[in-house]
Amino acid sequence: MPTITLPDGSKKVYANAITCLEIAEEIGAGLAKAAIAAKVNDELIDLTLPINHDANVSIITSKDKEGIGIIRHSFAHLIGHAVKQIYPKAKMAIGPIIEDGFYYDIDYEKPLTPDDLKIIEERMKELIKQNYNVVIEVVNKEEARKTFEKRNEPYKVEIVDGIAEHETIKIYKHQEYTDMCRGPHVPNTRHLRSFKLMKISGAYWRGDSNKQMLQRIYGTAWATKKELNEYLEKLEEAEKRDHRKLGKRLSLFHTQEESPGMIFWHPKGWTIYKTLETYLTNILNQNGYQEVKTPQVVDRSLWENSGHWEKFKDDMFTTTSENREYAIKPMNCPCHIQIFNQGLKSYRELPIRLAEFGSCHRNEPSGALHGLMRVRNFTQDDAHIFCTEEQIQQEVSNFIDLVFAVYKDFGFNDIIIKLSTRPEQRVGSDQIWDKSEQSLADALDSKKLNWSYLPGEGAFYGPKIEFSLKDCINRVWQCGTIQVDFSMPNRLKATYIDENNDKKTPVMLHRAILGSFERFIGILIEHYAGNFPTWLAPIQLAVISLTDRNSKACIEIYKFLSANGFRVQLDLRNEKMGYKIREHTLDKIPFILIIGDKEEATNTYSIRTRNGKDLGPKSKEDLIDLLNTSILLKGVITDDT
RNA sequence: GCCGGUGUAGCUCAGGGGUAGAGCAACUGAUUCGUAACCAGUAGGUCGAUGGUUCAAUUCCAUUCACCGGCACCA
Repeated sequence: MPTITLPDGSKKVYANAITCLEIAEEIGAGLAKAAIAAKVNDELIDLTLPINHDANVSIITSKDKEGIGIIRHSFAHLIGHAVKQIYPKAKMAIGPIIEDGFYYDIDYEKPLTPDDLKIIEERMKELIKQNYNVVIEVVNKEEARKTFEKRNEPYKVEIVDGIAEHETIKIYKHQEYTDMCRGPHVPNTRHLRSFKLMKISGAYWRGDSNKQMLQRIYGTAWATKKELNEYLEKLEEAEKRDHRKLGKRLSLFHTQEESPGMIFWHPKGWTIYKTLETYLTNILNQNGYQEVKTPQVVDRSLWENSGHWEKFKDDMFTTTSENREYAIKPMNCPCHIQIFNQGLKSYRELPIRLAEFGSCHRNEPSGALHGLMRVRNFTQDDAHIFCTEEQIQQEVSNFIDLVFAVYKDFGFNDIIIKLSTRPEQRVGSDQIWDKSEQSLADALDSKKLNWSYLPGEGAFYGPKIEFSLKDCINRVWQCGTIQVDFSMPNRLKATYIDENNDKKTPVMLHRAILGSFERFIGILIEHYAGNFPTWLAPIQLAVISLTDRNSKACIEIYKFLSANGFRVQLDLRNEKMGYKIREHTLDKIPFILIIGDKEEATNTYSIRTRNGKDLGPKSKEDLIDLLNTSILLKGVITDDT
């Protein structure tokens, strides 16, 4: 006699086991029609599975946040249904949900093309129209195995083999197509409406590059057509922000075939870069860092001693001279230890914080390269803190504050924090790793921050906290980091004298705030959609003349502003004002200054923002005030900028 | 690195076994203009690279490089 408690607190008692669909029907025909699945004691289950115990039950529809996940999952099965009809030889692997959609990995002898994608999508639409019921069957492992063996689905069989003996397996039947899933799934395809197959790509079976490469079909699905369209529009908008497109349009940088993964910075892009560098130099000076500079090319032996050679030799650029083999440095830390090692260090000097805007080269796999985000030559805002074990937590804590302060200056709020723990291939004892991981976790907790573990993703020498930002299409890029390293100082024989006159090995903290200048600028371009705040804008103000009569006055204010450190562009071309305004607006220059006869007569300057706002005539003092105020705001965007 | 796609003028893109096309930009001329595009004219390309098939290749085939989308990798 199950007693069912509904979300409003009302209770219903049933003589026999009951399904959630039946419960929904009792509540109302409308709800039954809209029902996708049910939540029974916080567990999502299928509508048509019987409940024979007391439970809290709520009905899930597409309006619930769980509902769309279920719909997407069912869409994955629908891909299977369509694909097997069109390509019977295809073998289905896995079809999970992801952010905004779903995918299915398929093994098929021929490469699927964008045309195939259209065909599959059309077939899916036809199947949906049939409004067929999705039928569940609960079976044991052996039955599941037989089912998929008979269907000649080796990947499904492999998955079944990985499931524990006693567990039951749910089989979902989409007419003649059979799939397997934890569920729940929609009871009928009429719940599957607003979707689009997005792209096709390769993906390794079980994410292992030694295993078979499968073909992955990506799709997106939403509860309503409106949401689908909004999502597609959002993607289109995001595409316009792509830093590679804007980088070209605004002439910030370029890349070319002869140096893949390396950036040619143009004057405008370099202005942004240098502005960031100056800003960070000040931050470092204010926070107890000392700036250093170390060699680009370093003998192989140092990388062997540091442990990099063994793990990364294929990923380093190397060069030889007079029978010596060198590596172009892929990171700065071994060099910083060389500086630390010069002269005897006392515990009284610790912590020592050595910073370098170090240009590093890493031979990244060609397929990984991506605009400014993933490059082979990058400059880190790198620093290494040499300290005692006791100082770790305070240093980490100070660093976290610093990262948040810096990110705030750029207007970033959505910062993802992860703690990456020991990887399989690593140096150092488990005891050391326990200690390192704990000290990072404690520092994060002491700040009451939201963070999560990334098991096994640490560096080979120590665990790390990663601060990541999202690009315009929600791809996550790591920027800041702080890493505890108990190993490398020892390997490279760094020591200090402690208070008992004993030689000790310092702990080293690797840390970066922006990560690499390249990546950070890439994220900034997308974050601002090219509309750089005034302090970063390559050109802060364009001076335009209305007619040739006004040239002299334009030159005068241009010279004055330039002399006072503002980045100004002069435009005396014999063109219509509207034409010039349009051009500078498209160049995303924050302010346009216009001088015509009217302004000359009143000794003023008309100012217009790139957002089309006319700030009206300004005196010279007001103009300077306007620029300075805007610059001081840094990343805080206002209506005027 | 792996799977798939793409590569034509400065940019965005069309085309296609036999003199290579558009818009914007550029250049020249005219215009002196009031808050997002004045008008007229001119010039511009080893069709990513290499090799092959062919009477003939930018087009077809192969190889290769780069880029794009994923996957794998990311000290």
